[in-house]
Amino acid sequence: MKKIIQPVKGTRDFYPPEKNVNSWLYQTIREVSESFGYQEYDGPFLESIDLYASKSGEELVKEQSFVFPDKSGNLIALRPELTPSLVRMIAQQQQQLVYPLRWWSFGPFWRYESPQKGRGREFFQWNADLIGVDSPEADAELAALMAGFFRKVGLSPDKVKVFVNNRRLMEGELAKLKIPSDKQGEVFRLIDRRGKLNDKDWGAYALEIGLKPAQLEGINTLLSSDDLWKDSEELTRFFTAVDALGVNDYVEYSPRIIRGLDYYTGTVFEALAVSKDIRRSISGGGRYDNLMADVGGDSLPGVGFAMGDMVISVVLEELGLLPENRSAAPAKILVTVFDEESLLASYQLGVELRQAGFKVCSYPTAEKLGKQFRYADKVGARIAVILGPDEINNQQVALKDLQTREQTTVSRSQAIEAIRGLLENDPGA
RNA sequence: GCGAGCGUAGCUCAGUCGGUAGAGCGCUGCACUGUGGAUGCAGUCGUCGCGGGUUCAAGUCCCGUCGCUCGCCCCA
Repeated sequence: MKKIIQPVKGTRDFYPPEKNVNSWLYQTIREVSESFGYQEYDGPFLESIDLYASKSGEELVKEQSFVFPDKSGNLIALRPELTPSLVRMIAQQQQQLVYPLRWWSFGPFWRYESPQKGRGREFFQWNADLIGVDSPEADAELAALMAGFFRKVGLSPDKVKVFVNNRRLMEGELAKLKIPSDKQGEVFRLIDRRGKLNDKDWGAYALEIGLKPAQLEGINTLLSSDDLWKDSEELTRFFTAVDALGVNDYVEYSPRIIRGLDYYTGTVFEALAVSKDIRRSISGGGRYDNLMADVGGDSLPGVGFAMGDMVISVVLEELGLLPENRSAAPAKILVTVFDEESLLASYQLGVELRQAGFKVCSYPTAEKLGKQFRYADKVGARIAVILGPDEINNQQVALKDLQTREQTTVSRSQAIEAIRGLLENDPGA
C-alpha cells in the first residue's frame, strides 16, 4: 500500500457525491432564507482570538478553538462560531445599516471536538439573524424560518420539532422558588441537563449545587408545566405570531429548553429530531439583546439561530430525504475522438456545442470507440457524438442516444437542433 | 479526558482449532480493429496498521503502540 498522508482528524473529504449534498443544503438554505428576505453575508474564517475571549465563554475559546500564532505573534483563531463576527460587523457600520437587519450565512467553522457521528472538527453552519427588533413577533419569524427549512426538505412535524422557552419567564419562576439570582446560571445548566441524566443522578446533581429539596421539587414541577408559557406575555404573543406564520405544527413550548450559552436574554429555541427514542439537537438559537452593547456598540436587540450541517445530514440520510441523484453527470454530451487526425476537429465540435449552451466534454485522446462509449456511460452522458472520417467527408456528425441506443447521422448544420431534440426530456441537461 | 469495537488487495469484506493469502466489485486485455451497460475467458492487485513476544510455525494467541469508528463527557 502506498503511504498516503491521512486527513486531519475530524475533517471530511467531499467527493463529488458528498459535495453535491453539501451544495444542495446550501442551495436549499439560500432559497428558504431569501424567501424571508434575508441577505447573505459572511465574516472572515480567521479572527483575532480577542473577539471570542470577551463573550463566547471560556471553554469555547480555550478548549475548543483552533488557535495559532501568526508570524508576528498575534493569536489567530479559526472561527468556532459566527455571532461575534456578526456583532462586530454590525458595530462597525451601526449607523449606516438599515434596520431591521435580516442576514444569513452558510460557511465552515472549526472546533476542537472529539469526532463522532454527526460531529466533526470542521463543519458547515447556517446562521440567520434578525437585528434591531425587540419583539416576540421577531422571535417567531426566526422559528418560522427554521421550520420553513424543515418543511422544504421534507422533515415533517412528527420528525422534528422546534421547542421554545423564555429565559425571563424562567428567571421569574426561579425567583418564586427563592433561588438567588447568582445561582441562576447553575440552575439553568441543571435544567439543560435534565434530559441527559437519569432521575437519580440529576437529583443528586441538584442537591450538589446547593438546592434545597423543596426547591428541587419546585423545579421538577416547573419542568413538567407545559402550559407555563401562558403566564408569559412574551410567549403568548410569540405563539400567536407562530400561528399567523403558519408553523404552529412545528413549534411547541417546552420548559426544559434553556440553552447553554450565557448571552441569551429572552426567548430561546432548539430544534430536536425525534428518531426512535433518541432526541438529537439539530439547531438552536435565541434572543440576545445585550450582546451588541457588550462588545462596545450601541445597544441593539437581536435574535438568531445556527444549524450545523452534520447532524441535519445524518437525520436526512436516515430518513431517506437526501437528494437522489448525488453524482450529477458532469456533461450530457460526450464528443468522441475517432483517431489522431480528427482529434482537433472533435475538440472544435465540442467548442461549437458549448457555445450553443450544452454541457459537453470531449474525450481527451484517440482511444477505441468502445472504450469511449463505456466512459460516456459511466459518467452518465446521454449522447455520444461521433466524428469519424465518413462524417467529416460528408459534413455530418453521428449522434447516438446512449439511453435508447438509437443512432442518427445528421448534417453538421443541423446537429445542434437534433441534440436539443434528443435532450428535450432530460432534466439534467 | 474516559470506555468499547475495528485496522487483511484500489473499494467492500471473508479467513474455522495457529499450518505460509481468499471472494465479490473494480481495473487491464481478449472474444469484438466504426459503437457502451450483458456474458465468458485471461490478467493485475497484499509490509495482513506498526513494533515486540510466545511457538517448529502467527493474519490468527499475548504485550505495547498508532490510526479510525461508535459512545460518554462537553456542546456556542
